[in-house]
Amino acid sequence: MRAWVKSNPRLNLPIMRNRTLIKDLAARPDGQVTLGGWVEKLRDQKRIQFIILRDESGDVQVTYPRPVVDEQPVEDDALAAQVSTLTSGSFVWVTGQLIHDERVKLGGLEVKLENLEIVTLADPISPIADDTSIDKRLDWRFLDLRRTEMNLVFRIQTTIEAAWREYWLENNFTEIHSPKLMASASESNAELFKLEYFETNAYLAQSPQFYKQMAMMSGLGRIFEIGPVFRADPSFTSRHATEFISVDIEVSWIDSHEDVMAIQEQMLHRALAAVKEKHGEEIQKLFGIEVRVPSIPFPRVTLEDALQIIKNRGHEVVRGGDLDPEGERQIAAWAEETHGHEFVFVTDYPATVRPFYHMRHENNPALTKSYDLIWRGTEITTGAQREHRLETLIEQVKQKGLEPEGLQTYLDFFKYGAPAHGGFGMGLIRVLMLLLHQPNIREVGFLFRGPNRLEP
RNA sequence: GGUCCUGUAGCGCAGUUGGUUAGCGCGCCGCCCUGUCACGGCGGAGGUCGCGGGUUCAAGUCCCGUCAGGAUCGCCA
Repeated sequence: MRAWVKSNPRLNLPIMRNRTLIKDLAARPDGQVTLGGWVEKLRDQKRIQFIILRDESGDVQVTYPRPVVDEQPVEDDALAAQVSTLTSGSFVWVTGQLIHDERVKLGGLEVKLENLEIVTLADPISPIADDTSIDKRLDWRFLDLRRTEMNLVFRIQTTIEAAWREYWLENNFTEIHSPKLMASASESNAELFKLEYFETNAYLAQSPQFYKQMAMMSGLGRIFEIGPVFRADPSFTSRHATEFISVDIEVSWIDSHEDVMAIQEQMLHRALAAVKEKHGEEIQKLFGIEVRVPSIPFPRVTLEDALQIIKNRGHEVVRGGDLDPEGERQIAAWAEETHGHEFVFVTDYPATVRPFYHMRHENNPALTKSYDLIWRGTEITTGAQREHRLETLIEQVKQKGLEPEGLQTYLDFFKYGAPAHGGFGMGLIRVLMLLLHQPNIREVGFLFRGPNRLEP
């Protein structure tokens, strides 16, 4: 750290102008304050003007009683005229006297206007409203995100990621940033984005899978990455995107996928506890939702048992060896009813529906040491122990009908010694969607990317 | 990609068996209003009915195509 920062802690965060956040007004004594924000609403009356001012932290009423002469409001008052020009959305600086006043329904306080600086006026006709459909709101996402609940979404996301990072740091994880440009596929060829790369072609990474395994052979022990992944999947559902943020970990020296699951449930417990403590009241107020902190361990069920349970509940999964969406909802309902739990690990998927790098059970090579984590009926994670023995790995590559030559770079990782390891990838946006009971990932992502959505 | 549904004013919607000048709410603009707080009152502007073709004397309405969106399935995180 540079010496001048150390010797002058005030310089740690550069503050241009003394701006009070609206949420901090309640705790302040009466007196002069300066606020910066945008006009949410103007009530321009003959004798008094009210501005509902909003900033990233909240709303406050700014009041300007027009000056009076002979019991009549002065007609050519400059400040009043300035207020009258304001439109919804305009960004302004406001200086005035903070007054705590029980009459005011909005927080029991108001600011008596003394000075108004209009930074920029907004077009008075907004292209969207709170009840506009999601697709149109995405066109104008920057306006949509001004809503208080949207602001909360990103503070929650920050809290979740911070809780995970705290957990990782406590447990000696190392952060990696794997490349997103690749020469070949990391999962399947089907959903790869191909792009021109000088004289050749490159592909956008569908997953950090190969690189986080490489980190294990690099001796890093425990790693995490929070980064974008890309799927050229023409998928039109409420829970798919072509670009999304994946939360990935990979850990060496595990005994089985159970160790990976134990890490993941601790992470989710930590994150949801932090969210409840920090934002529980606001979430209750703005979303009407009680945040439930999950108990550990999460319920576990093998896929085979899950299929039977689902069948007993009246739904037959016809798909070979995997759960369908209704099956996921059914097993989640079962977990809630029998364990009082929103989460459920489904384990031991058949090798036929898992990628070649998942390790098989020693006593039953038809099944993998893998799991999916389902939260209230939606899959948020796939995890597994990886196959780290080169000969077995090559054998599994061949069984999948793949050419080992095409995976040479990856297979080379295993030639010079490899620890037992495993990990998972978790969709951050799905976690947020499910936490806030939203019907669609588009509601809680900063900007959505889908087959027909590249703007803004 | 399959199936189903939707597309009418800036936004959300209504529009009858096809029929004369396409309505409602919110927003916007103007005037009025002694503290509003979902402020209120009066007045006003605003429409290529997604696009193209067809049937018909006549299409927002029926048919075909197309584009866009939503739900769902497939696939996944």
